[in-house]
Amino acid sequence: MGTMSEHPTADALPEYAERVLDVADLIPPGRVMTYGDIAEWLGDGGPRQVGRVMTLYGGAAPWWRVVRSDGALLPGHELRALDHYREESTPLREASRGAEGHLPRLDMRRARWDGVTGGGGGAHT
DNA sequence: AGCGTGACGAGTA
DNA sequence: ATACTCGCCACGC
Repeated sequence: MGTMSEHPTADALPEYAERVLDVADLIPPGRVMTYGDIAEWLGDGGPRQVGRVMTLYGGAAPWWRVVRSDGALLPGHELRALDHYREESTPLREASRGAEGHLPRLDMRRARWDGVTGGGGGAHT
């Protein structure tokens, strides 16, 4: 950073992107957050804006933990994402019997992280 | 200015 | 279960 007349965006992410990535970085292994949840958590922007950030800067965060609300694997990275999920034991919903071409999807009911619980689990049944 | 596009989401058919 | 529509909003043409 040399002079004080440096360009603000020369080596820094846009502020919004930085906040999105910061939240993504908080998601514990084995859990996921949806684009919409992150937007709501930030209180700014919407799911499409979060998605845009992930498109541009997802490589700087655990991108596989930011998912669609329907639990679909990231198009174009399904196998890489699946590898991470199995590595982290993220809850998956196996495809129905016979559907071979279908990869599993995330079990959102169990994998969705609200940003509060630390994985304590237990609080149900 | 408009118009199409997208790592979205909810609703409807 | 899938397909389609509409609302959303930043970006690029």
